[in-house]
Amino acid sequence: MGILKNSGNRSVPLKLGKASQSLPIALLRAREAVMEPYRSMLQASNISEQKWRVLRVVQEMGPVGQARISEATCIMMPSLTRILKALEQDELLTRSNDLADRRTTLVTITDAGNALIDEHSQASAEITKRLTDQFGEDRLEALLDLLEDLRKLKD
Amino acid sequence: MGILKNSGNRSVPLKLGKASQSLPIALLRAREAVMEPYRSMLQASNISEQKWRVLRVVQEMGPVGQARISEATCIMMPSLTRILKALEQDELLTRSNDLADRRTTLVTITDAGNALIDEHSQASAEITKRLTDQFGEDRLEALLDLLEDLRKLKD
DNA sequence: CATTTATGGTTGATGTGTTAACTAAGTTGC
DNA sequence: GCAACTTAGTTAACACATCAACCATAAATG
Repeated sequence: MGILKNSGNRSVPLKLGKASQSLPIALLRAREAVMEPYRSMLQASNISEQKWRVLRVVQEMGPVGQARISEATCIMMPSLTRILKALEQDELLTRSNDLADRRTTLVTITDAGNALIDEHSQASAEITKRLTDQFGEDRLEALLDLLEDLRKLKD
Repeated sequence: MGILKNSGNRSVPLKLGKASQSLPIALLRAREAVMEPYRSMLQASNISEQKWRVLRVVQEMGPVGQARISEATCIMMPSLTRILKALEQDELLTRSNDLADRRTTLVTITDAGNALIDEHSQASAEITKRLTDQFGEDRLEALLDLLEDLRKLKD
């Protein structure tokens, strides 16, 4: 083994960073761990995590303007514009004009879009179930509560 | 409301979504809320969240190879390469060759880099303190534990 | 009404995330 | 010693995030 190198005798017990860095990074890593199975499931259909979120929200909310999609999916409007363009080209959804407010474009899911969701809904449910079982439903609840409270600090 | 269109009579009461989407999104929103004050503090110096993480890790770990930085910051090697290039141009850190292992490039923080961290360390500590106070130290601990357990599910 | 102001959405520029393909330098096994 | 991994790092290509500037339409205000 390296004898000279090893960066060895540095005592690096400093914890100064800890608090400020560990929470954001813990959130990052946790999200990564949670998403990973969904991501690998979806990549079979060449669907990104973001596109998946958009599709499901559009399915749930019916014909809906982009601002509401943006809010529900946590995707900013500029990104959303581009993602919707791609999804429209793949014919997974369509855009039409809202007659009542000509600023908004209503987004609607297509049959192909519904089909794609159906294709994955079972696998998705299984991943969710495994997560819930492994982690524990009560702890999941507790975690969601804490996360929601954290989010509300912004106000 | 739209009468003709609406892809309407699909019975879409499936609630499958809730659980599978809410945790990832909750993690996203929570992270957003936590980072926001740090981000706005740093943008005074034109430093991104990622560059900040890198600088602090390099300061803490001393001359260190990029692989370890990548691990510690949760930034992938390709991104890291670019970020380090930028930080080097701003003369916040330097790169040199590791004599013991000529594959690795050792990254070291400069005086300017240390100065920049010092500039923000107080404000950063205050943000952290405010967060801890508002949220509660015990709950923060609990949250970190839950997040760590979540991350470990990947194994 | 006419002017302002707010809202829904797009576009451009720049930085990061992510995968894959690649080089260079170490390590292992034979 | 040499071929077959493995590890450290870079590059290219594409998707997404973010900010700022912008257009069109609505709503509010005078």
